[in-house]
Amino acid sequence: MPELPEVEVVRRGLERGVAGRTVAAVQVHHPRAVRRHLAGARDFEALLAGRTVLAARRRGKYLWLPLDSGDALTGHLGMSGQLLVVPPEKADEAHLRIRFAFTDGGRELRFVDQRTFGGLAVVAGGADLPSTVAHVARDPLDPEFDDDAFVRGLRAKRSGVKRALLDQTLVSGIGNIYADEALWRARLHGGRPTEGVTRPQARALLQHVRDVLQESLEQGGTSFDALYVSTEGVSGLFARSLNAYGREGEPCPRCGTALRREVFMNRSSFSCPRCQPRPRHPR
DNA sequence: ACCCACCCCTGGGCGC
DNA sequence: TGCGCCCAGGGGTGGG
Repeated sequence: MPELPEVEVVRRGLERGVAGRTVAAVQVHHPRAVRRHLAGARDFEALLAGRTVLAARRRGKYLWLPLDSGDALTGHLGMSGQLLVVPPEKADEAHLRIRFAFTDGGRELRFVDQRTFGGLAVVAGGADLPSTVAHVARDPLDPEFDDDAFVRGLRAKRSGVKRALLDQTLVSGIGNIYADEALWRARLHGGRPTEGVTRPQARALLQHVRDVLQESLEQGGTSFDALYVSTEGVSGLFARSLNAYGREGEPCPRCGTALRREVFMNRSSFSCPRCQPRPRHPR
């Protein structure tokens, strides 16, 4: 569920709520939540007890907390993961997977995840850039993101534009919502072959991606329901600013044509039939 | 070296 | 009411 803006909201919450604090004890309530921690739940718990969280970092949709041990607690929220910072006396959430208590006795960190596509792991020596995150490209809000490399990389692909936007090794942080929103802004159909996208079109698309991610972040991200919330349990407001995503049959805000829904990569894509004509040979 | 289909889960909404 | 189906913001993996 969460894409870059939603994950960044969570990162900021972790920076405020957890950085500088020392873990007292960790309890894994569901093994699937630590399936990427190959040494198992007990090892995960033991590596975190007594460790101090130094910061909260993010690349794309991946989060990590550098620890004073030199390791990193890494995480991905998947489709439904939440990292909540809540008072210890608060009742357990229905899908509580991992609980972190701190030595100061203050608010706990809880990993809650209905669908269990998300998960956490401790990565050895990963404080700077965990090995499990290294395969992911920088995201468009990273100051070191290379725009020229993106344009080259996009045009070098033999794929469709939307597939390329969703491919986290070219540019990270974009999911189904923001891909559709950026394509709508760029007036490009997601099935457009990448090799046919001109350099100016690629540059403009990247700028639209950046704009929509930034605007959403300023609104606290997109929330359709209570599944996506900040560490404080607050929903974002950007859903009201979406132009295309989820708006099948509603008028295009630009030209008034009814927006369409297409199934693409086994998921929904929303676009304007007039502003974003389907290419002859979609990819 | 790519690229893509498939798989992993739970729960809400809908039609019958 | 209840059942079965479809759908949902994700990525890793293994095959072609």
